[in-house]
Amino acid sequence: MRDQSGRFLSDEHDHHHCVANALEDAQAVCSERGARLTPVRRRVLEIIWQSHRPLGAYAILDVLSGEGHSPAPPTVYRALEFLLVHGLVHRLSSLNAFIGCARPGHPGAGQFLLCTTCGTAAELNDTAIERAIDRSAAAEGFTSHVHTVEISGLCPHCRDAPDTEEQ
Amino acid sequence: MRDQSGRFLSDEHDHHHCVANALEDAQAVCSERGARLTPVRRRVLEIIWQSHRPLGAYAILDVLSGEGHSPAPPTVYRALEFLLVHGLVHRLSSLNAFIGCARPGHPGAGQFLLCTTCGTAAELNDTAIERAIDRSAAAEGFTSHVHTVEISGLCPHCRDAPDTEEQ
DNA sequence: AAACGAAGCGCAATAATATAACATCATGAT
DNA sequence: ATCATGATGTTATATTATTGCGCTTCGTTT
Repeated sequence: MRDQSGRFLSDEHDHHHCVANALEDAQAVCSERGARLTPVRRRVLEIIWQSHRPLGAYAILDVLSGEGHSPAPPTVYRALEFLLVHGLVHRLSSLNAFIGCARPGHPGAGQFLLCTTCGTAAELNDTAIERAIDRSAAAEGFTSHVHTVEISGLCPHCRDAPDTEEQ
Repeated sequence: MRDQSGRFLSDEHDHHHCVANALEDAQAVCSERGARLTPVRRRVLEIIWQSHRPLGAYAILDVLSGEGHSPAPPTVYRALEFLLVHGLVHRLSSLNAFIGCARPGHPGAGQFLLCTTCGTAAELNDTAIERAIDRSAAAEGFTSHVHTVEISGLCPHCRDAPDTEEQ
């Protein structure tokens, strides 16, 4: 099993722990900034972290719908925008999906390894990639702001067990 | 002015020339592979190359609609899929838009510089970026297949003339 | 405490992007 | 000429995302 931050985890207990940590970190980031981590926003973030894979907005909506609320799409998209702006989640544009940010509140968008077999995603923050991109952009006279780096392929688990679709 | 391949062009004449070249290249690639560059596919590719910016599927549809055909979305999406498969166009997932491929038929997806001010896109094929990504993925035990690298920022022209929205 | 302004959310409608399913037509091989 | 295949037309629908409006909540000011 692999969590969203690119490290390996041993079991579900660790996963719960990591979700709890993410929520604490998020709360800390918001407090620092005077941003309000309201119940909806918090719950959306939690749903995202509880998933082992990137989640689409409507998948999040489905989870919420099973909880009495049944909010409309704008509610989820607004929560997601808040979380994006404050660096608490990433949007994977090649999947139209969202994933928890491994380094809440830190600058830089990171790079993502997306397994096409099991659907899991791992976040990297590789300065060599960043530098190569910035150098190349600068050589073209281009001032780069946002990097979208999404790498599709096979994660170690699926490479070794090609017939398995679940991790 | 800047064309889609990352080089600078001096005027409209050069642009027409470059569109014509792209169509010739596409025809050559298709002939080699026994693929059929039908009128719709050819026209869609031409529309994409005629634009100085990435075009959405429905923008292409609008152009076609002004020409007597008025095809439905699947026609355009099927043409685009053909062009993608044969390496004649790229899809920019951060924009949901399509752009002509600077190196028709060559492997590799390239990297894209997307100007947020004027909307133009330039394609790079920088082996240093590719290598940095492959190295980093391999270090995680990940087998990379497709790289999506899209860099948003300011092109040289817009950086020097911040108030202009058109190139 | 009352009034105010801003931010957050509920809700309805709709926009924008993309695909499924099936019918028809064109092409090239035999 | 026939046939199999691939390409396109057509209708409908799925999926993703946003707009606009009004009500509520929260924190601040008076």
